[in-house]
Amino acid sequence: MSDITDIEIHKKRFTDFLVSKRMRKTPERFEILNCALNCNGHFDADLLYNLLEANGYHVSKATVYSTLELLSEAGVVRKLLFDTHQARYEIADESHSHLICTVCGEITEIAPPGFEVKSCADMLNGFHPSYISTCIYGICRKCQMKKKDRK
Amino acid sequence: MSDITDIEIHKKRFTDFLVSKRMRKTPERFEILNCALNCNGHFDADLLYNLLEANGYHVSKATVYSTLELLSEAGVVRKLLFDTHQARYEIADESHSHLICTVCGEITEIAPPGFEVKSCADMLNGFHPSYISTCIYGICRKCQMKKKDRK
DNA sequence: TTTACTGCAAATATTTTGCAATATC
DNA sequence: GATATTGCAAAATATTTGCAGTAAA
Repeated sequence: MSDITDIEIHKKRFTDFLVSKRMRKTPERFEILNCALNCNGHFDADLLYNLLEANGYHVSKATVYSTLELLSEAGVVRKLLFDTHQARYEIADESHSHLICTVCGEITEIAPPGFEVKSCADMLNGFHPSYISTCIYGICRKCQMKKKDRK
Repeated sequence: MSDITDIEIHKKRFTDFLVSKRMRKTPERFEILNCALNCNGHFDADLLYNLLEANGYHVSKATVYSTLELLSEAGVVRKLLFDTHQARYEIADESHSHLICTVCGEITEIAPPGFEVKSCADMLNGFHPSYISTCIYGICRKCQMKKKDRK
């Protein structure tokens, strides 16, 4: 979870990004960032929209989408694509890997694996990495157990 | 690229899968698999549909989608989600990582990094991994150079 | 002969876009 | 005051679904 200091860091990062791009610091943009920071773990555009509405703050969906795109560009959130039908996001705090169950779709986060970019630096051929996403697909414990029961 | 032996292995795997699920071995399903095997690298549902049409073989898009889902379940192809708007696929041959340029969207494959699942086996907590997808996001050489030119 | 599969078209759902009104700089 | 941004609704697009006809087993 993000503590108060982290929240300020993310806000500053977004502000700097907007300033550098000569874009406007609108209340909508910061309200959306705030809402994202209050979500533990993953969230999607629709969830943010509904949370904002629930808090009595109205923004259009188009604005939620465009702001998420900006936050993503600014490196404040990461866009994750687990399934075809919607993009999910997470605050770009610490890195971790995702365990994705191919049966029930459950997604769990685990601490980062011992993956070293340096170990393949020679293969990158001029590519400048900024973020590594590791997704481990398989069958979660619960689904594994259900499978056994059926036998 | 797949050689003749590989192709037979993939076909057998799909056949075995269909038999085990008591599903029918229709010509459409094998025509779609064939077409996928002839694509080097990535492909999507639309590309397969168009290739099939170009070869004078008609299948409906719904069938392409459902067959890709089956091939994915059978472990013959892997479903990759690089952008929101469409699923891409690849033959589940050898494992490799993807370099994804966040500027131009170009996707390059590189040999697998030294990632060891065993090294975090204790964190998997009953999760049975079957496939690991590593995506390295960053800026490719070409976009890096364009950036410099602009300065 | 049974019923799973296909094709087609309509439905669904997410994201994008155009434009007038508004608010930031 | 200039113009980037918002909201709204409509558009665009990928995927799914329902159903009747067809073909694999």
